[in-house]
This record gives sequence, structure tokens and C-alpha cells, in this order.
Amino acid sequence: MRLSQMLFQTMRQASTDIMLPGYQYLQRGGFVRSVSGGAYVFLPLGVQVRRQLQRVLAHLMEEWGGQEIGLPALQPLEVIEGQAEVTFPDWAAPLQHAVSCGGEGYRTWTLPSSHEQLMLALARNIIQSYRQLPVLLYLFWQAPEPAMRTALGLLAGRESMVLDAYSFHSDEADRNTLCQSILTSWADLAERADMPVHRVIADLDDEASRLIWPWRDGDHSFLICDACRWACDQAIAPVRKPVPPAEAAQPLREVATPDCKTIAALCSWLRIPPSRTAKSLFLVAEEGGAVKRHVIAVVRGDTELSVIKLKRLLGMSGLRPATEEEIRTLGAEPGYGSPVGISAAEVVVDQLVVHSSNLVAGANRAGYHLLNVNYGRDYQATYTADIAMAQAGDLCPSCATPLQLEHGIELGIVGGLRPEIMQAHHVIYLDPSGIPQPVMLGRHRFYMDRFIAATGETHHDAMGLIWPTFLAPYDVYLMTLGRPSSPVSEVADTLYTELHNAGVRVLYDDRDERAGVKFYDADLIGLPLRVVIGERDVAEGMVEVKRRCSGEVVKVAIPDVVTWVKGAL
RNA sequence: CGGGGUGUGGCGCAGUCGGCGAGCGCGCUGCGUUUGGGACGCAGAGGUCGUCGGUUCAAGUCCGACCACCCCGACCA
Repeated sequence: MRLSQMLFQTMRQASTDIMLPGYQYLQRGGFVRSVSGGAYVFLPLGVQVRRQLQRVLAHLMEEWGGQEIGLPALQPLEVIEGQAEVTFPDWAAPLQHAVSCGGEGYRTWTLPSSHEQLMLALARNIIQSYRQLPVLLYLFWQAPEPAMRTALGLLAGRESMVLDAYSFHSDEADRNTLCQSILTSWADLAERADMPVHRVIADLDDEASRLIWPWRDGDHSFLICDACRWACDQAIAPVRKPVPPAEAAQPLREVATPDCKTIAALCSWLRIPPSRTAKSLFLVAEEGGAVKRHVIAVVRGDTELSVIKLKRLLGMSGLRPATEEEIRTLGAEPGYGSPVGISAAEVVVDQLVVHSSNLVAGANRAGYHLLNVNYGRDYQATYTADIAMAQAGDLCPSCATPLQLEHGIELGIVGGLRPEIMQAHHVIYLDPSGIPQPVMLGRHRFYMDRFIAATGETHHDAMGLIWPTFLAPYDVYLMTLGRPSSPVSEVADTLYTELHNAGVRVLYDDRDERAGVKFYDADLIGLPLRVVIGERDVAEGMVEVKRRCSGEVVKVAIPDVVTWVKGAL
């Protein structure tokens, strides 16, 4: 590619909306441009980076026998109904009512962030026999990301180019093996880019795992064990704390607690630790805007509720805090609530509360709490379960070492759907004995734009980006010095052709610019090699080659350049 | 959710005690001089001053609402 032909412009100063060095270089170098919070234009140079990554990912997919397919971005509302049930637990619901096409007033089109429901329908139609399994389908597309944080730039954009893959298997073990293999190959890819990554459990039931790039400001929280490397999403990690010493149940007693509407206030008033309190959360489960169930979730005061755990337990996707009126309707008192004496709601009690005696809980009377509240004696539960959020310092489920809380950016996720769901959607095949069996579905996603952005944050210096070779938009920055008409141009033109014919991807800076401009741009863009054709060297039959990563500069005889470059990449 | 800040050509900013033609740097166009680490001169193009409403003879400037983005905080029952 000749730079003079390319839509390309570098900037001395990038937009200051997000102060991340890698992101700034991506903008300054003419890779991407921000449209408005969370939406990005990929300029030709940025598209080349995407293309490199896409090539590698497609190659991996083909190695597993994958076949590329094309899927629609817009889907009718009826197709994606129930989507929440089949996406990963923390994925946002599809963007409802995104589009309604004129002339079809009765039909609402949506822009869902994945294609699970569609793939189930496809599998139902196409897969009938065990002979067709396994199948791996994949596609690249720009997926909407409702749960974005624009402050992270490309690391969490409103949409991201992704690789989505769906695999269909006859048995679960086969599927799980592929999931892990895919995740391993992605982890290897990150390693090739010198990026540390963790494999983090995303779902204990579905064998889902994420690829997380640890980064202090990341929006994904996970717990990791330094001893055995077990790692899990914070929202679903099983809580394991030291069991409190057993105590004899003391008599229930009401105590005045003025202005103690929060656990913190209550604890300082009574001079007790939060672990001696029970926190009651009043929630409402809704479906289609209609109130379905009132739920009181009880967790110990030193923990927080994991909404995801509770949603899964209840099988409800819509759960919101109750309003004060709704709380009073149940006979409880906001700020002083507890399930004691309340009968009109389902009660879900966290396991820790079950095993903790003589806790302080709300008296359902403004300004009063109850001392020595004990589960079983003073109130009952519809369910008891682990519904609390795990915290740093909790014990590793596999080796009991205290866990660390870390943050990161999710680069990929693999997982499956439970057989019951496949049954429910009638996605079945006939096994060799003619018996209907549920098809096992695996779904896998790799966030390409985040990966590119993370690489940018990881690989740069004071002058600009430093791409790993496999991701670099081009291999070589070939540039001339002096006037375009002078003899160096002939040498450069020849080298450009020779390198190109040798399969080297060359970005040829043939612009009529001063040397300094070209040098600065070369450093900013960060291609692995820079080849400089200057009058002085050419007179001696040489050109100068520089490695971007090390800064090493060598002179190479013109006839040897192609060989040298190929060896250096 | 709370607090603070910002919004003016493609990018970075100034202008904000209301008052002639809305400016500067970078970038862009043309001509000339330059040419091994972001050159210089001259001449140009380019702006609904976030949106809507209000006050006024007069609003980028004052008032109100809204929107968007950034930073910090906290986050709860």
C-alpha cells in the first residue's frame, strides 16, 4: 500500500475524551476515530489490524473444522423472545424495539447482541441425525454491547467486532472439550501478543469460562487463588467463609435503634460487627412489566447480594428493588425490614445466615431492630442457598487459600447450554439406535476490538505503538528520504515491488514529506520493521532497517533486503 | 445514585463584567523557498458557538430546562 493513496492522517494531539495511552495512539495514528461516546470508526489502517486478527481467528476455527456462516443482525422480536434464558448469565437482554420497519407496523425488529435463539431455530430445522454432528459454525460481525462503559474507550465500546462461534455436539463431554480447546487457543493467541490472561469460570453449571486480561481499571471483577490459580467471576463464585462458632440461641428481643437505616449505622449504634447482622433485601420479580413475585433476600450484613445468583435460583430474569410502598404493603418497614412476621413474600435466605446464630435484623417497625434472630426459629425460608457475593479474603473452594479480587477486561467467553434447555426448544437428533437425544450447543465469543485495544495499551512507548507481528496492519514501513524524483525513489519502488512479491505486507511512505514527519509517523504507527531509503546509503548500495520493538538499526545491502526482512519477521 | 467539570471549524484550545466582521495553534487547499527526526513565507477554504426555551435594542457571553461526555465519590436495602 502506498501511503500517498491511503486515507491516512496522523494527529499530534488526539481527542482528550479518554486518557488511555494506547487508545490515544490508536486515534493519533489514524487507526480509529471516535464518533461519540462508545461508537468508533475504523479507518483503513485500523481495519487492517482487524483483518490480521480475523485471519488468525478464522484459521483457528478452520482447524477445529469450523465453517463460516452469515447471520442477520436484525431479527423479528418473536425470534428473540426468551433470549435472556439462553444467553450467558450476565449478558444484557437484547435491545428491544430497536427498529420498527415502516409498512410492517405490527412487527417489531430488534438488534440482539447474539444469535443463540436463532441458532436453536436453525439447529431444529437442520440437524436431525447423529451423522451430522459435530458441527462448528462461526461468523464475524459487529455485536451491540448494551452493557458498555464508554470511559474505557475501545476496551468496552457500544459495539465490538466479534468472532461468534456455535458448535453442535452429540454429547456434553465432546462439547466441553471443544470449549476448553477453543479457550486454550485464544489464550495462546494472547500469549503471542505478550498479554497475560486468566481463564475465569463464568458459569458453574454450563462449564462456561472467560478469557480475562487483568487490568486495574477493567470492568470485570473476578476472584483468583494465588495458590492453585482457580479463578471465578465474582458474581457467581461460591462463598466460602470460616464457619462461625455455634452459639446457643438467645431469646428474641426488640431494641430501639433510631436512625439506623443502614447496616453501617446499625453496627456503630449497637457496636457490633456487620457479620452479626442479617440484611433483608426487598425485591420484586417482574415479567412483561407485571409484578409476579415478592421476594425477600436475606444475606449477612458483611456480604452483598449477588443478583445473578438469585435470578438463577428463582428462574427470573427481571428483578428490581421494591419501592417503599411495596415494602409497606407487605407489612414491613423500609430500613427496618426483615422476614420476621412477614408472610406475603417468598423468602430466600443465604447459607451464611442459616449457619449464623443470634443476628440483628429489622423489627419491621420504624426505629427498632430485633436482637438474637435465628433462622428456623424466628422465620422460615422458601429457599436457602448461596446467594451472597464472594469477596476478597473468602476461601478458595479448591484449596482454601484466601482469594484475591482482581479486575480485568473480558476478551472471550466459551460455554454451553444445559441439555434441559435444548430439550425444551426441541433441538434433538436421532442417535445410532434411533432414540431422540438433545443436541448439545456450545457458544463461543472473542472480542476482537477489545483485544486490539488491549494490545495497544500493552505495547507502546513514548513515540507510539509497537505491534506484535501477527497483529500489525503491515509488516514493513518503507520510506524514502529526500525528493520523490531523486534516485532513492527508484530503489524504493523496486524494493516495494520485490517485498510485496515476496509476500511481505509493505506500507510504502511515498509522500512528499520531510524526513522528520515520516520518522515520527513510522514510530507512531508501530510496524515491526522500518526500511529507510536515503541518498547517502543508496550511494553505498545500502538501506537502513530498524526494528520497532528494540530500536536496533542495521545497514543492509540492497540485494539482501528481501531475505533479511523475511528472516526478521 | 450523589458531587464536580466540560461542550466554540477535522483535532487541541482562547473568547464568557452582553456590543462592530467569532479568534489562535495543529491539520487542510494553492504558490514559492526548503528536504536524514514533526520546515518557512504569502494567499485561501472551513463554524447551526451541545439542544430547546427565556431575558434584552442586542446573547458564544445572562437565566432555565434538557442532552452528551469526562473526573471523583459512593453504592444500598
